[in-house]
Amino acid sequence: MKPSPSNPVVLYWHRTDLRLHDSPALHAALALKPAVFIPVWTWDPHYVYRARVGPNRWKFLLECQSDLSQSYSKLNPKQKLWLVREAPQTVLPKLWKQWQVTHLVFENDTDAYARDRDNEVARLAEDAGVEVIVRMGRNLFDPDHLVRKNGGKPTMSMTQVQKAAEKINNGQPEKPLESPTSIPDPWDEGKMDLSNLQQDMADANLDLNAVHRTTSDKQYSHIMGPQKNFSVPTMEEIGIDPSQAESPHRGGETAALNLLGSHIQNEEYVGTFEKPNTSPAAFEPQSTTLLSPHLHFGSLSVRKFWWDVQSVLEKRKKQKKNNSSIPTNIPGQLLFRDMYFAAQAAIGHRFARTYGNPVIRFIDWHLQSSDPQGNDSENENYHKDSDEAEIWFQRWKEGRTGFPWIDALMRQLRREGWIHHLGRHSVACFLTRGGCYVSWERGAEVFEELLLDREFSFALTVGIHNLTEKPDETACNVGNWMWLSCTAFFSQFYRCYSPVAFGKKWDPEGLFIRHHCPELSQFDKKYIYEPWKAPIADQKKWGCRVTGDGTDSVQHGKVYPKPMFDFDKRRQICLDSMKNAYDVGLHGDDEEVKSGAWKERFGWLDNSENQGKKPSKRQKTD
DNA sequence: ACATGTGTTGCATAC
DNA sequence: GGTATGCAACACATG
Repeated sequence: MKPSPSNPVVLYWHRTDLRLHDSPALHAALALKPAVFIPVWTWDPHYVYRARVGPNRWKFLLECQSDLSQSYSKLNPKQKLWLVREAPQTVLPKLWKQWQVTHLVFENDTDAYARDRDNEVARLAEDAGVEVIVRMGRNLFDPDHLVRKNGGKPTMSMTQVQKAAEKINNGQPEKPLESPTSIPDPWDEGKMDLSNLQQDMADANLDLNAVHRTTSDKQYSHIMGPQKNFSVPTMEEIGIDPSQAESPHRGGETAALNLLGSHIQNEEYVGTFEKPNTSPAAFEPQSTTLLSPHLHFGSLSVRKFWWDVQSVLEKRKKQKKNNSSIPTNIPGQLLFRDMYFAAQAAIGHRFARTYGNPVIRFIDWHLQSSDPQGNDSENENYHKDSDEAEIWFQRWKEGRTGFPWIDALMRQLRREGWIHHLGRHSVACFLTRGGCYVSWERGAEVFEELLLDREFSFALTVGIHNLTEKPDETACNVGNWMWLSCTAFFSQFYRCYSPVAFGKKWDPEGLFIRHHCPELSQFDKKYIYEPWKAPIADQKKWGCRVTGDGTDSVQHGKVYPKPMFDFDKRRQICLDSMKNAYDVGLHGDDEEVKSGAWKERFGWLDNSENQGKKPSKRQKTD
């Protein structure tokens, strides 16, 4: 067979679409009636080394890849997902040549990094005479389209999203497409072999994920993988001990569709779902759908989710049953996802950081990210302006703040890769405006590493040699952090979550705390949210002393740390500081922020640690 | 221009 | 135990 317009050789590039159902790009690829069809995944070493990815996230991704590969094999025993170990910018041109590719097809990705990457790939394809076909498939509505219908501006409120969506198709997303029932062959085995190719690699010394590896990363030993068969890597091959990935949440399209199906059967749940009325303390079973990781990895189509839910809502409507409504119902949750995507699509790289970000309020946080222009010391990605705040941040990250509600949530995050939305509110508020006064960027990085469902991001800007750029953290994760820290999207900073009262409202017995902080399991419910108040005699009786900062190894029996600060005092300091920062009224793209002159406006002296402590009254400037 | 109502999800207190 | 309020008060949408 000779490749030609009538015999197309189609390379399908899977990225954020690890599924066969409802993929407009895959549909377009198969509509070409390929003589040869090769679905690939490019394991970009720059991403592997530079994106923060914890063990649970790796495992979930591998499960998605395995499931997709098996689905291809079921439709055509000669087929699978062909995994290539190299950056797309270098390996795709080699593949086009080797496999005589006529068409490259992929799903559109409006993330800032992805845009740069895809523009570069499209340029290379044009040079090579390969036709590129791109389709929107990741969102309810094309984020760029939403932005255009929002007057070219980032979508900063739900009202704006709804109005823009109304102008696209009366607010109706496209209906989902069926999975293909047959898949064409790849080349025969000999032609698929890439043994003659040189592998371009990244510098493994820049591996941010080395901390998670127990052995060396072996998956890059060959461009076709360690087995030289394009296989999905094992956890062992990427150097991570599988016992470190304890999450009960399973990846893959099959798992996603099963989970969606089981929720859809529960019509009462789907019809009456109201996010603020779902418990952040519920476990076994959890109170929300757990489908967000599948949206994140593309193992579930958001339009399939939307329309399956709509069918339930319509049925209930006919039965004269009450449904909950936007924004608290399930479709509302999906629209928030599109809101963050479209906001990022309008703003680009600046959306994921403070410096230069036009939509973000500037707050004088502790531990702010270093200026990307390099005004700070070069080896730190954030400014350690306060030893105290750095300690608070580490204790928060490791789940040893001494506030059981916060610690239980942070331990759940690390262990399971997922916490309930309101739990995320609690820990995010606590780290930023309602406790530590630490920059939201620090929290977003921790979530990026540990959450299964923060939206996909890649490590570098265009040009695979530029490894100094801060990784993008992308839309939903950074958007929610801005929301909770009251720097964008939301501003009512006087609504402050208590690490004691909020959890108690949902779980007065403290079952959630007992589950994730087992050293406290015997405490009476009177003290479970405030164990430092329990009398010493009771602490002894219940087998756990409240002492130290959580770093002490086992003393005499079990210990739980003392609270790292007086919350009520910190709350007042944070409120005053937020008020002051709002009065100063700077935004991320103001010249004073970029130049560092903001320090003067906030009354900072060199080397002072007074922010978040003694706010000075400032006059409004405009 | 300006006032008014609303905004995915606060807390403590009072009845 | 639900519901209203003060807290000290922002940003957006709409008339």
